[in-house]
Amino acid sequence: MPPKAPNALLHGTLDALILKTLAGGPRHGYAIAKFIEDASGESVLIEEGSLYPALYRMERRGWLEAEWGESELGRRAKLYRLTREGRAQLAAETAAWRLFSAGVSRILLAR
Amino acid sequence: MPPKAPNALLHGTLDALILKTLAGGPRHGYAIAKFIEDASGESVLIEEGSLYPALYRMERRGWLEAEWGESELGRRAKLYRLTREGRAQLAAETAAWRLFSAGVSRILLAR
DNA sequence: TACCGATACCGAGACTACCTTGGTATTGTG
DNA sequence: CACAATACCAAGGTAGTCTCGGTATCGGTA
Repeated sequence: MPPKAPNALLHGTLDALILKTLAGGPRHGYAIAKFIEDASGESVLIEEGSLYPALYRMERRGWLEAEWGESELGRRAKLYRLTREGRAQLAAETAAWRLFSAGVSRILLAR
Repeated sequence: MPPKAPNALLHGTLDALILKTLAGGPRHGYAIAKFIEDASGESVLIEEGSLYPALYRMERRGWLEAEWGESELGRRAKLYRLTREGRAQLAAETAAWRLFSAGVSRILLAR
């Protein structure tokens, strides 16, 4: 079986998806990925090797803050929440996505 | 002036945009970039350092074929045209974009 | 005349970010 | 008792865009 092809489309949208997920309240990493996969109708899949580095990166940039706590199932889990900077970043990335995806669709989906 | 931030969103869509552009008939590299920028309402910008490597890559993969000719202005230019494989690739990438962008928008643009 | 922007191409190397693979540990289920 | 799901992490590979530099021609303008 050939290895699954890397999803190049995810590039640049993962951060925004995580930020948006956390805008609904604090969540731990595993739950963030599940939420995105579920809410996108499985059309966006998040590998753990993409997820955790993204979370560190965003925490380092001050968009997120983490603290150890418990998951809904009572397990040890690191809970992330949005900072003020994260909220601003989300707004910027959402606007960029809106523009960009409209431009791409205008070309790609034209008759 | 700070350097322009690399457009991570372009990742994975550039190939499809080029293929779609060439589906309208052969064009040279420079014209492909101008077409995409224009047709997207300047919301998608193509740097030459992205364009030409993409064209080589796609030619190497058999999606495009190139031959030297002349531009509309009578200048030396390399004209690219779609192969049968390129057409199939375009269909596949268009379907992938449709799915992916719908999934992302469903999350990102939700109230 | 001299310059500059647009047209048209190309190479080398940097950088970012996603993926693969492997690992830890606990809990629930067949 | 094996296995899937939950929850985290590290190291290294890879791919693709970007920056910066270069070549060359042409038209318009100061």
